[in-house]
Amino acid sequence: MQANALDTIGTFNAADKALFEKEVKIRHVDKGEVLLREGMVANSLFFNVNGAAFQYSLSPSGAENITGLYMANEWFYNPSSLAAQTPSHSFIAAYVDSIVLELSIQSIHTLIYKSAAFFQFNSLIAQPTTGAYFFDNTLTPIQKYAYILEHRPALLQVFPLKMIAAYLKITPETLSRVREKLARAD
Amino acid sequence: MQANALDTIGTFNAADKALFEKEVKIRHVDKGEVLLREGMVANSLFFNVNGAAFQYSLSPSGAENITGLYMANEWFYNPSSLAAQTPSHSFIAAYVDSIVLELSIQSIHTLIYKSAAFFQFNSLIAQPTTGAYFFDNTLTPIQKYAYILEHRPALLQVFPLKMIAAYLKITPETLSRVREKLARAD
DNA sequence: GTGGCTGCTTGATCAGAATCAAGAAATATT
DNA sequence: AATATTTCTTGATTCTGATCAAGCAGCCAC
Repeated sequence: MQANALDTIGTFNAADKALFEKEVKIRHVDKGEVLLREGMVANSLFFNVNGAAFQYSLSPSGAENITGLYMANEWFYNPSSLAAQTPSHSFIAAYVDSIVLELSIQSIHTLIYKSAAFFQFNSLIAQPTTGAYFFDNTLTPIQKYAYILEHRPALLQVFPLKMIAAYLKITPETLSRVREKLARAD
Repeated sequence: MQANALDTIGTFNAADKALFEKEVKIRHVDKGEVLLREGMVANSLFFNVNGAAFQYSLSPSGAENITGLYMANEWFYNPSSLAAQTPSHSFIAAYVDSIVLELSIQSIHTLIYKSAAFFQFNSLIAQPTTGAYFFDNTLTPIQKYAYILEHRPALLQVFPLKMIAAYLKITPETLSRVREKLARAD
């Protein structure tokens, strides 16, 4: 299962994969378990082997602001906290019981030291996590939902529409109407 | 002038600065000159010594979509093209005659090889360029403009309001009304 | 089962920003 | 200097999505 995680990043040979398996930790996390807490400095990347996880921040009013929804075979982490080593503004938690891989920064440094192939992690760390920044304010609610249907339909099997709506920065009412409209159009 | 560029990234000793000065190229660019063209793979970071630059992409309809405005003493580049070594979707051009420093990826690798201090460039590359991602769709036009007034007022001295509006993803009419409203409030 | 909670839908209203339109001011060109 | 072009402002209208409100369905606990 660890090989999957590497395959999503680039090409690695058998020796690299063996090095990786020695560094990575396999964690069984319970529904609701927190992997990164607001105020902590992110020290690891995570890879979702199976299950589901989500990232969110709390607004002053206490509302959950969802910034990421993660399915199987996706890496997830807080890029800004990790890269700049500053306290996280967000939480990352498992949404259902999950198996995740955890790879610390120290491990990445060790891996890069042992094999140049692991430089490929730089481009992973440099990129915003899955889909999160696709949703700038130029997209309409229909386009946002169409993007989910097109690229990440599995989200709809796992997360309630309420959370999808929060992730897309639209209200549940608007999402409901968008779905009705698209269903009618088919 | 090269030292300024390093100071914005972290702490470097005299030997590091000397190494840096040997790698960096000083370029005099004319108004309108293109530093990165759509379709090319970004190979350099730029630092604006003086002048002004901007980043933009062309939508299918041909409209200019401004994604970055850069002033003196700011680094600018295309993070996604640079990190992933994929073709750029955007252009970077000088807005006025400018002096910029250019630092290639190869130079960064050379510098890192010669001094561990240059690892600090990783966190620069990993971060979205100045202010660009502050404008997610949770901010109102007033908040967006207030952010500019607070953090980057110099933009207003150099770029026409039309471009500021495009950068903020609002119409020029809305920007004009926001300015009128804030001026009245003072 | 009944009651209560949560998630989802549907309707009515409201507000904010885009669009459409015109004119004024500033800048560039000749 | 005169004209042309671009930028900025102001007004009227429209439209999209948020908000407010109510009702329904599914699910859990008791």
